[in-house]
Amino acid sequence: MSELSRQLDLIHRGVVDVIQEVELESKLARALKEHRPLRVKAGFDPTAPDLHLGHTVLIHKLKHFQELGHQVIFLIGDFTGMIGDPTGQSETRVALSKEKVLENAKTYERQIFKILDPAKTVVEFNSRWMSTMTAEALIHLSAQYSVARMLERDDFRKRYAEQKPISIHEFMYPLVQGYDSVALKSDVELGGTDQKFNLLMGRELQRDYGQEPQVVITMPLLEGTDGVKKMSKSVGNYIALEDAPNDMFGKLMSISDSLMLRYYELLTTEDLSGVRAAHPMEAKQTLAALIVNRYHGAEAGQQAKAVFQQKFQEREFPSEPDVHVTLTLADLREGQTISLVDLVAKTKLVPSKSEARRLIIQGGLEIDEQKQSDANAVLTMVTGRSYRLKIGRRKFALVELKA
RNA sequence: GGGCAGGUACCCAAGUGGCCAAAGGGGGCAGACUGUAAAUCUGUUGCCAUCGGCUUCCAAGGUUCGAAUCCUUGCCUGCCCA
Repeated sequence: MSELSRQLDLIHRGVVDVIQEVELESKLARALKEHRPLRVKAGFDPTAPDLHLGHTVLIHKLKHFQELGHQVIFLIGDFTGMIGDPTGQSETRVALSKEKVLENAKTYERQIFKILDPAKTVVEFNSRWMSTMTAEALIHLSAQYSVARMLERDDFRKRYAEQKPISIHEFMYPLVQGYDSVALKSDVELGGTDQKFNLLMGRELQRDYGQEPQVVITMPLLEGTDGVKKMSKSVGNYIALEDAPNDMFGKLMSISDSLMLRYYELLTTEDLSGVRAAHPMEAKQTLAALIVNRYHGAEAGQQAKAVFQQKFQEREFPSEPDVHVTLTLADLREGQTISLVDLVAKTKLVPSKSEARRLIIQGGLEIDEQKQSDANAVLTMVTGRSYRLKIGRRKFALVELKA
């Protein structure tokens, strides 16, 4: 197999679209002939300080290019982050402060190197060229595209049709992202399928600025833990790379069986027919362990699995509860009793006393393995003894009374 | 600049003077069940509390015995006309 087709093979693995295929081939061929690596760009919005599994689909594709000897440019959209990507949004996103954006960007930089080789990765910030752009240049840039074409975008069109607000600056987002490709002279840009419009904008603008247009490669979007919406921090359906091993394991165990297959498909190299044949729960545990291993090491993976089994399958009190609470005599009524509602509230594992009361009435409280469903009951506490509270399905607290 | 329609709890959305802490759906939480924190079913979902009380329906004022509901002003959003 020729080097060219070997490269094309790896590049195509798992992708949705390549625009344009022939351009990719000719760029690659030229790169090989002239020993000049392709400049491969992917942009990330620093709205979320935690990289999550959804991002890794794209980062692994960058990794492929890196392995093939190309120049990977990890672009942190610190400038565009202040706008907020309107893609798929049904309303204007709240602008982030400059400080917040920079803080988030730092976290990004740290996390990508769990996958990419830092020595071979260029990290860029688009504020480098955008924050010094003159108003004239910005006007020139915005003159390259029309409002009617902007409104062709599904998200904008819907918002417009539903009489929801669209602010002018949201139109700047795709323009700036496209301009990033001009500034970086990128040969290839990677993005999720939802980014297609923004990615294509890069091609348009590169032509307008007299450059050869980049090839656009889109990757599938990973659904979040709800199995419906794409994984994102703002929806809260994400599994972050830096989630604690136990949390990561637990979140992976909570996904639906069908979503599990999707995760296998996009996040692992496992054989899918084998997964389908396996027992769903065991397959899910394998997946969870696989991913925890990847980001936290094999030992953490084993331990997370053990904790999960103890906590949820055998429903035992975990060796490490969520909180330790130490009460003193001053917390007790007449130095000896406390109402169950107050006791649960003291753990701070429920947002209010009303919530604690409801939970008790619904049978969600166990003290030392005994269900307590009387919301008006009081507990007589003994100094030095510790009490094991199970609050709801997944919260555990150890409460102790100190003299 | 003029005309019109809107702003309700985490989200969507009903409610147009008392029966409204506010229908319904989504989401969340809990219970049952299970193969798991999957699926399904049931309950629950402002705060504090024993009856009961307290603070909410964009904001500030006002009318009224009584307002999410009426009036005034302001802020925000959309549409139409210029």
